[in-house]
Amino acid sequence: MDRKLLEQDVLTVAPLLLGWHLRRTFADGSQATVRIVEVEAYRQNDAASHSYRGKTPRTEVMFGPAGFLYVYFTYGMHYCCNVVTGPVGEGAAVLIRAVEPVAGQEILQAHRHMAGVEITNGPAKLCQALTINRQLNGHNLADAPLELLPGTLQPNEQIMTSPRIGIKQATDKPWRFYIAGNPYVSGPKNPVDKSLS
DNA sequence: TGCCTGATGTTCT
DNA sequence: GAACATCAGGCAC
Repeated sequence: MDRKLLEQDVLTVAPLLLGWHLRRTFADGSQATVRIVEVEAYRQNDAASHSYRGKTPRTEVMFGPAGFLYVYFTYGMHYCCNVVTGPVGEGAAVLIRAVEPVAGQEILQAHRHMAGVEITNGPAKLCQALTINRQLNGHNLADAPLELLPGTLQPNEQIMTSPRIGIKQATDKPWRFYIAGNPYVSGPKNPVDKSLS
């Protein structure tokens, strides 16, 4: 994992993370690897961001060094995970919205009690599949049991942007990034989507 | 097929 | 006390 890369502005880092891998080592030693296909950027001066109102016990991790995991609990039943970006003291992070299984797919299916794209095509779904919970909040993504590994896009893959999903604030900002055409991408592929290229 | 709503608990005002 | 970066089941069409 290249921490210097992640210390850049969150809007620079978010599209870069598409195509990267997450390798999860479970308690029994088994492993699963997934590929990031959809993210959203959240920065401090952004009304939709948890860090907008400054540092709190919950958001403390977002203000820490880049390359750490920020896990939060929402709607009473779901976890979502973010990769902290930017310099120390700045509350910015990239929300991982969807991933594509690369290895250990049967483990992910077992965790989700189902098969198909539904196992990881949403922020809370992928957390359930990878068993990401509050215990991993503040985890260093350079180390097991959850590692962030650099990856690349295929030559035929294109990055698209759109407004973010599921928020009530700052909905005008096109800070959602995803790989066009990937079946694991969640949410609408609507006409406001724009190609980055 | 697509919309609507209930479940559920942490966080902040 | 209300809002909340969600999901999945149920129901109407």
